[in-house]
Amino acid sequence: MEQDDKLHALRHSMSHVMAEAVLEMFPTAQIAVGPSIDNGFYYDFDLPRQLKPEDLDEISARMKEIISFGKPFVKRAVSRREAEELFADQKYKLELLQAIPEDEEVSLYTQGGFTDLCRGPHVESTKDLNPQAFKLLSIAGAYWRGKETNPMLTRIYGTAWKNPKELRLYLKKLEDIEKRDHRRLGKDLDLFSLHEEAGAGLVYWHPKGARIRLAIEDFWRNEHYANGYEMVCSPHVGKSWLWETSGHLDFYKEGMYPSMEMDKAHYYAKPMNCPFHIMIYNNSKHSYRDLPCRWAELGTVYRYEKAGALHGLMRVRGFTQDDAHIICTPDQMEDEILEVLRFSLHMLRSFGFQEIQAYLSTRPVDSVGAQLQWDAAVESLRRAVEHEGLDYEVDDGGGAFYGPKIDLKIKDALGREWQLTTIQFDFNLPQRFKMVFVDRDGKEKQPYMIHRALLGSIERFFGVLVEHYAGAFPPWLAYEQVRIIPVAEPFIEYACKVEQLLKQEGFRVSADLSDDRMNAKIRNAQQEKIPFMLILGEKEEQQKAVSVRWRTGKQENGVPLETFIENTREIIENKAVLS
RNA sequence: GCCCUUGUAGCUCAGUCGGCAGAGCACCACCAUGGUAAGGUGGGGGUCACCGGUUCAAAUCCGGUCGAGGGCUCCA
Repeated sequence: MEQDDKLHALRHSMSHVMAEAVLEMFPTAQIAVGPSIDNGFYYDFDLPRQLKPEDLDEISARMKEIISFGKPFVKRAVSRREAEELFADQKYKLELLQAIPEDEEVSLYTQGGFTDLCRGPHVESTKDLNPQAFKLLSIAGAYWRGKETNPMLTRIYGTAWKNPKELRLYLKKLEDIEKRDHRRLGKDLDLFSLHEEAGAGLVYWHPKGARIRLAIEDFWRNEHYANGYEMVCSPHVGKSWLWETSGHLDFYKEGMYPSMEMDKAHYYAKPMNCPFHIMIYNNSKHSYRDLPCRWAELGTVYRYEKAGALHGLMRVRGFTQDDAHIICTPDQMEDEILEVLRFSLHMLRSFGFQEIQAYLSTRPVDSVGAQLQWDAAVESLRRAVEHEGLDYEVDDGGGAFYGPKIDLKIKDALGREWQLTTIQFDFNLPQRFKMVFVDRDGKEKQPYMIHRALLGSIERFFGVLVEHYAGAFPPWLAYEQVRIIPVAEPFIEYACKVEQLLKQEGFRVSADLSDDRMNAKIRNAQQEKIPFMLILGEKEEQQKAVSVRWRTGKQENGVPLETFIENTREIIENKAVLS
């Protein structure tokens, strides 16, 4: 904790040093804000000209010089009037000054020739900064105070660390992130593509990507059936009546694809599956004996996302939610929440994610539903996370207007957090669609409704998996599990025999019968990140055996074919990750 | 949507001062090929994103448009 604070002060100080360097270069520049952030810092400027990447070199050089002077950071509390005079020609600082509450102290920090309005804290002197442990990374645009209607400022991002070694490690991590980028691996491994000319943000799954996706979906369906769910399938479009009733046209229209007109009615591509599932529910009367209904669907939805927000598979305009709606009586709510959380964790862990953090979001100011309902729902969510022994944070007032929620975030192989699961109460739709069940007293009552997506969207989840495994999928997910490589032409027949047998046994397998040399075939399979290669020659054919080269480099020669089948099947069934 | 960067072969990229469009990989053909990460030779492949301007001459300089990447913003 103390270490974190130190690093925070160091980075924040670094941003002041950068501002000093920039002001040296552009004395008329307007300075805005320059906080420390994860891994580094930034500062926003209003500059007389555009920055070029080469400018970063000059700014860096000046920063190193400033650091070398060893000037102390001096704090000074001042009156508002004094500060106003000091920043008379710095309009952003004046605006910040006005935003400081009356009863709060106004403080300045000065190092060398640069003084900034700042709450601190800072390191004692620029001597505490290491000129070899920072790097300016990028230039970006950012709105003043993050508001679209405000002027666009120039933001310079930098990273800073205690020592050059930590900087090197961080830069290496950045390289690693780049290597794992799902867009790059998606292209290299021929998994999927996007085609702007055919529609931005819409994903094309190639045969190899589709194999992996279907392996995910098969598992998903089987687990749902095994855990008390039913599958439903619903249309992709619905008439305006549906979206008026759900409220989407009132509250979410700008997030929807525009309407299509047919037979004098307006149809909309679905941004959510819930109204359709409710239509199925409302199709017949339900007794309390029928509940809970747990209905799941891999439902593809379409949402308008701003062009600049689109990003590979992570942010798209058409995606498949692994959606489900649980409709239950108030009595059943507690058990259902416990169960859906347990099931979520089981699913996430099956895909190899062990570190999971929960976020509980409670009632916002503008919201629907009775306070008693909210309280009961929040408490059951809280009890569920505590029952599972999860670490959780509470986001007070962070829930949707229609109900509280739990989100689960996982950490990937590089320690990055991704939100996958969301479990949300809905006090809004049951009312809007007049959902009822007949209770044991013969009276119609309103059921509880819970939305949940475990993996989130299949597209995004797939992107996360690609980056988590760096494209080297565990065998149960790999598009090709086994590649057969005969050492030379005379063994093609045996290779084909083994291929046929493994296919019959249900493995995803192919034999490389091209006229490449064996070395080239191994290299290709290795680059395609196929988990197992079977090298077949005279010895293997005579013994009805295979020599197994693992993707990891492990080698097992002369393994009887049945033994390989047995072992590999176990690896696949256990969802083992090859390390 | 806005700001910055960027756009040359399927992919990764070179192309100097404005002077005939290039390489590696991939693809195709032929030859070679018996043991754990690239065998050899040859070939096909381009409206240099698009539109306009300057010039004897534009991938290259200028203006615009479109796309992509990085940010910002938004996320029922």
